[in-house]
Amino acid sequence: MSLQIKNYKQIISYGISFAFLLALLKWLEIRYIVFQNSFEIYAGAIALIFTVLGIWLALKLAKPTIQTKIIEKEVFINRVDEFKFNRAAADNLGLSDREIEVLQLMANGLSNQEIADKLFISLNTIKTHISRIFEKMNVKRRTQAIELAKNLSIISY
Amino acid sequence: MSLQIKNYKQIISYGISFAFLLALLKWLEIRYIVFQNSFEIYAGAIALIFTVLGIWLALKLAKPTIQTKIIEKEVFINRVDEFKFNRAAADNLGLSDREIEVLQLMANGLSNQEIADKLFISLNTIKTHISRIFEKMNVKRRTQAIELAKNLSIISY
DNA sequence: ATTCCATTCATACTTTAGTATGATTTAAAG
DNA sequence: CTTTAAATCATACTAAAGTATGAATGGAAT
Repeated sequence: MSLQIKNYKQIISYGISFAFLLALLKWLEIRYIVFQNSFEIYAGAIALIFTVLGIWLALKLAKPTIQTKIIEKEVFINRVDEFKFNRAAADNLGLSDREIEVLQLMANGLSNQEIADKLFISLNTIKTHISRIFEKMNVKRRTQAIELAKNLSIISY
Repeated sequence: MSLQIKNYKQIISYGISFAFLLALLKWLEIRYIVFQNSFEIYAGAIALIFTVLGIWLALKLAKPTIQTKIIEKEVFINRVDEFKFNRAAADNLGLSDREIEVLQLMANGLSNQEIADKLFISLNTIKTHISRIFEKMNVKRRTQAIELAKNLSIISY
């Protein structure tokens, strides 16, 4: 357990307080004869006062336990700008990489033939991919697939 | 600033330690004559010991000060429903209200038949509207129209 | 009043989209 | 080594989308 020092000004002020207390006790010793008969009372008083002082010092100087609290702040993004691919959603639907690729091109407004040309595969293959996509996404039309995929951030705008 | 007590067994053991220390000092007083000439040294020793004891007590018993550090984590949320209809863009393309209505339903994934049913007009009328929309927007497919319309904020997401 | 335009509808047609089924290849997983 | 899944392709079909053309209506502007 370590005492973390906050700053030297505080240390100095505590030192001064300490010295002052000692002086006060000395003064009391001279002025009154409280302890004339019982040295133990005087020692006890010192013990008590400095125990309290120690407690006070410790509480003042002890390093506070830092508790980190993370607050999630919602930041709304308007479309396109920053697109974060939601892999979880894609995986959840069981969409393959190729299917997502086709989905994106579909959403970009390409016809099946254009997608086929772009990916250097046959029109039939595109149709097969798209049928699988519809099955997995549980939709009936490409427009629905596009709508859903964008909502799930599977494809960008 | 409050001292939080952990349990009474500890308090008792600390009390015993306290008493033992006092006894030890008394014993030292008798055994050696360390303080014979200087009472101040003895008082200082007591002060020091009990300051340390106080500090130790405080650290043991005090409930640690919890300083909460708040970290704001930004959670990005794609899209908001904050949609501002871009009338200028729609007017620029010469799209009529009805056409924009059809466009929106198209983007929502409805088939021509479903749009017709929803608007209580015939499938043929929907086809006519859509052909006009494609002409005005200079596109060939509904997916392209949807893409463009969304980019121009003519329809919402 | 008449022109203009949005809206509606129809028929006939072409093109594209989507379904069903089966098959091959290849790479990863068991 | 064999099973599994992704990716590829084909044929044949149905359904939906999209085009072309023409037309009727009603409201707003000229």
